[in-house]
Amino acid sequence: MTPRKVRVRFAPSPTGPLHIGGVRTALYNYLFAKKHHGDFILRIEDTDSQRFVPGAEKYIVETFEWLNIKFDEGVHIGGKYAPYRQSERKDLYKKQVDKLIEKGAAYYAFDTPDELEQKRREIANFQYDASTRMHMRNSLTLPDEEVQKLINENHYVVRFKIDPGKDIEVQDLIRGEVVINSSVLDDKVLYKSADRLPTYHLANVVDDLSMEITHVIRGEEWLPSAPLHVLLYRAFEKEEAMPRFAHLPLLLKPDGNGKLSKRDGDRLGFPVFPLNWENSDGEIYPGYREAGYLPEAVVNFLALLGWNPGTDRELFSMNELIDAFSLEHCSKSGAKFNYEKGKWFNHQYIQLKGNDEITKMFLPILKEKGITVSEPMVEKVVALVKDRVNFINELWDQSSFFFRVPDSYDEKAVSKRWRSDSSVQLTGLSEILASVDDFSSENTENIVKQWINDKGYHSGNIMNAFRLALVGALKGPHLFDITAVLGKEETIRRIKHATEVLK
RNA sequence: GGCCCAUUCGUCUAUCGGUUAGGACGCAAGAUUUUCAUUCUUGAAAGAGGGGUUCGAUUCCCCUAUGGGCUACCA
Repeated sequence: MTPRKVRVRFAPSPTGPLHIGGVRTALYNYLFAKKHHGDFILRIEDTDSQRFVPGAEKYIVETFEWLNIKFDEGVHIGGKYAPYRQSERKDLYKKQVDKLIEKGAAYYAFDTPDELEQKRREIANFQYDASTRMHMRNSLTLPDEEVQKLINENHYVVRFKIDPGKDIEVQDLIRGEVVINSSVLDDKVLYKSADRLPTYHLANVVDDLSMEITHVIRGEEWLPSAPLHVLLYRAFEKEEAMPRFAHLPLLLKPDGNGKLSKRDGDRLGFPVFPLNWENSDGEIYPGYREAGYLPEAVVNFLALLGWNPGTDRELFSMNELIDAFSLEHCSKSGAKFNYEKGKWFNHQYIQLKGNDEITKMFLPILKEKGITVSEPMVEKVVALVKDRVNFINELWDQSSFFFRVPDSYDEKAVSKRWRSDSSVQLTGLSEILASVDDFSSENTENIVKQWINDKGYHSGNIMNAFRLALVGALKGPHLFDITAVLGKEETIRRIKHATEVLK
């Protein structure tokens, strides 16, 4: 038997913005698929009509476009297993569920949600299973005519009939063998009455089968239902076509307990979504893209949260990740989300980018600030401040003084570094600067240092006051790199301005 | 409550029976810098507890504890 071509899918449900944990799951699927020269598929699991959120699907597609994670088939690009939206595959599920009923592997149940809730209240640990199903209202207990009548009224669900007392083994590529006894499983609803749609379990198995999925790589929250899925494959008599499972550890809150949630973002001040998302109330959830993250950094950061290459290496391009990835090196335990490390990755990737690329990203921010300067000038500034930032939008804080005269001077710095004789000295300095022809960093520095020497001034006094005049604070790149970018005229103008304001 | 999964520095992790338990983030100190950063160097920092198995356990097994997940006509 020739091995099947690897086919994996990412199957989100469009109930809101895609969570960063979901992004990681998708990434691992992608890396696995490409590593094995297989296909990566985007399937939309929109079988929950109650929680459907318009725009969520578009958000998902946009996320992966931004991250450069490419699908071979999917809702947005089609493919030979189309359609890729479960709401468009209803007929298929109906057919399959009928098959199960015919074989006696599933049955109709007519208990209303209220009745079930009542049961759960009355009986501790109530479960719809072999021990209780004969006391419920379903096609196993009711007379045929009544069953038929209720089916015709369309108020039924289909439940999977689970045979109790059997150990079910699930082979997990990350965890090894997991065994669960079928007695602890309940007769899961496969087909809902409310919206005439299958539940996740049924749709998932039917689709993975029909789309010839070979590996299911998903979050750990699915591990408890994996045995149910195995049973479903068996019921369809398709166990040989059953995909291999790999359950990924979850992303946990950086502090405290539980898995990373939507609200942690606000609480701890970092994004938990890839892109900005505005909900129906106009509330905006911040995204990594808008926060100034580079997609390469997000991918690299996420890849290392729950997987490692087995070496000390940490920086990987997408292709290098594909090359190095393996399920064997995925960890088994949940990873607390370490936002600080994410910042570090972004810093690394900003340094790796060319100044021209960073400039292109900085330009829109400058435009927003009302700054109009030439691109080459911006690129010079970027070259000087790039290594000081973790995010593109920090570029402004580090470089605003290049683009406009400081509107105030840092008070502490002034009291410490602006001395009574600073004005006189800087005025002298500006006269010297006026006579400099070659305003390059190196030349200006030589001339100024010579001048300081000749005058017998204290170097620190001059330089700090000079910096204060140019920057407005005691920070920033090498002083003469600043003057070189500013130019002679502007440098002198700022000295004049400072001596007037600070006296 | 029941079932399942997990447990190495604060965090992410390496180790696949014998190591001074390694790396990274963060933190601290020092060097560089006329400034602030960057960068470099150095440092502090870990095998949850208890039993086994073994000549030898972080590594294998069991128990306990702790953490996490699931327990819907949600995915």
